[in-house]
Amino acid sequence: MARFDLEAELTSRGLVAQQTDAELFHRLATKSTSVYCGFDPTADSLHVGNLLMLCTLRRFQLAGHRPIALAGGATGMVGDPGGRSEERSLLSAEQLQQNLVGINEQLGRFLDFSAGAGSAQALQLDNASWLSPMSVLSYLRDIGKHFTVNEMVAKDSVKSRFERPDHGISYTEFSYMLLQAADFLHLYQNFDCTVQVGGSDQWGNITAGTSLIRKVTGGHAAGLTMPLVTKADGTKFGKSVGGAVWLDANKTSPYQLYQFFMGAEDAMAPSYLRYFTFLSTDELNHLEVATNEAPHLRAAQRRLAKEVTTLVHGAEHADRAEQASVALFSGTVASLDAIALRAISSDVPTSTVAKTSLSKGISVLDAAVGAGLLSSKAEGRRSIEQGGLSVNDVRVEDVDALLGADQVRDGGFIILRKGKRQYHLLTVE
RNA sequence: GGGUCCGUGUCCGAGUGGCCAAAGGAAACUGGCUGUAAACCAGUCGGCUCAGCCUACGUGGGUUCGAAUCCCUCCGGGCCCA
Repeated sequence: MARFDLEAELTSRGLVAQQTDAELFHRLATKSTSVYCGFDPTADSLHVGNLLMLCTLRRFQLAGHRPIALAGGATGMVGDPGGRSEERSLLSAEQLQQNLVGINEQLGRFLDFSAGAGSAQALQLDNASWLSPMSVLSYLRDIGKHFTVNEMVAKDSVKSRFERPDHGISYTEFSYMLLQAADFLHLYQNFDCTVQVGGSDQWGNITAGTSLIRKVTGGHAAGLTMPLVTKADGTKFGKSVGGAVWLDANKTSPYQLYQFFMGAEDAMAPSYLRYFTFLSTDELNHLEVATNEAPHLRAAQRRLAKEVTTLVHGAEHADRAEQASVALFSGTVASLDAIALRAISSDVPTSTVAKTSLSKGISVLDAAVGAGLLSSKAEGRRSIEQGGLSVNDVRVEDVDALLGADQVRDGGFIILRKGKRQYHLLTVE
């Protein structure tokens, strides 16, 4: 893999929020090391909120370092107190195992796990393999002895929980940072891992690790955090219609992922491009200028959506998602021919409706609810009353409107749309 | 173990016997303006066979003509004391 200037790569993209020491990049430039990042295994798929760290590990690998993805089977059973106002529920061991399998597959799209990567070959590790065998006594003596409660209480992630008088923090979650510190120590000693990266909310946990390493081994390890990704108004990034945006095609289709990034705000699109793509500085600057000068063309969003979808799902799916988007949003859907419809049907949410029920006349409401486009008929009635539901781009005026055979388009499709951009294809069988 | 307080819709949070499908805020959805943007304005925001009915204020009982509101059980949580 080609080496490149990691410091320039990260700083120019605005990816460095905090770092433990000034010489970090100098060392990284002169000597290969291992770098690790933890991933929360609370679901069986990663989501767009993990994208930044996935890209960051990839950048390290491109620079010749070995990325270690730690999907914490052990810490996942404990739960990080950071970022939550209340105690989280614990995962069962079986659920956790299932989640780790799902995450494993997705990591492979960003990191090179093949032997061909040489010393930069990526690793996925499960901290249960070293934390589970650790006895309580050794935990207390070898890890806990190096921390004072005073400093632990001072960490932001813990402090914020103290500020809510009606909620507490369990000892379990309080201990989380020690487990994460133990992870870092283990990786330092066994995998030559001298750097941990994470979101800026991980700062306290990361520095707990670097200080443990110093105290136990006398050695030096560093931490690096990335800025928190937000939307233009400062709110949480990564939510969309129907909740989280997943990297698993079964949970969020390539089309939906594409659409998520297509809808990025002008103000954020250039930043997202820097964060989530591997475009050159020239291209990034060019797209930023293009967005400023002609925002309505959405050049940055188009490129962002295409790049990320390609990265996550591959070029073929990305092309299809792009084509589907162009087809659905260019002028009228009515202009689409059967071939175009069939092409997009695999990515746009699709469901089937029986020909017989259609000939009898099925209500638009029932069809849309059955298709999952609407969560209830009440919601559908509201949508229709507010003019938010259309069939083949024709606004539905009547709550009791029926779908009929005459609305089936060439190729056997009926196109439902809720609002401006939620499309659903009904295929007739 | 003792004391005390609390558990309300997606979230936060009012409500302390009827006027409660439950204030207010946030999130979300739809419409309008635009550009599949933001901001802004307007409407919506439990379900249904929709002028009515059903379900819902942690769980299960009870009191009452009537309970989110009162009593008891249990479950979950906070704080203080030991």
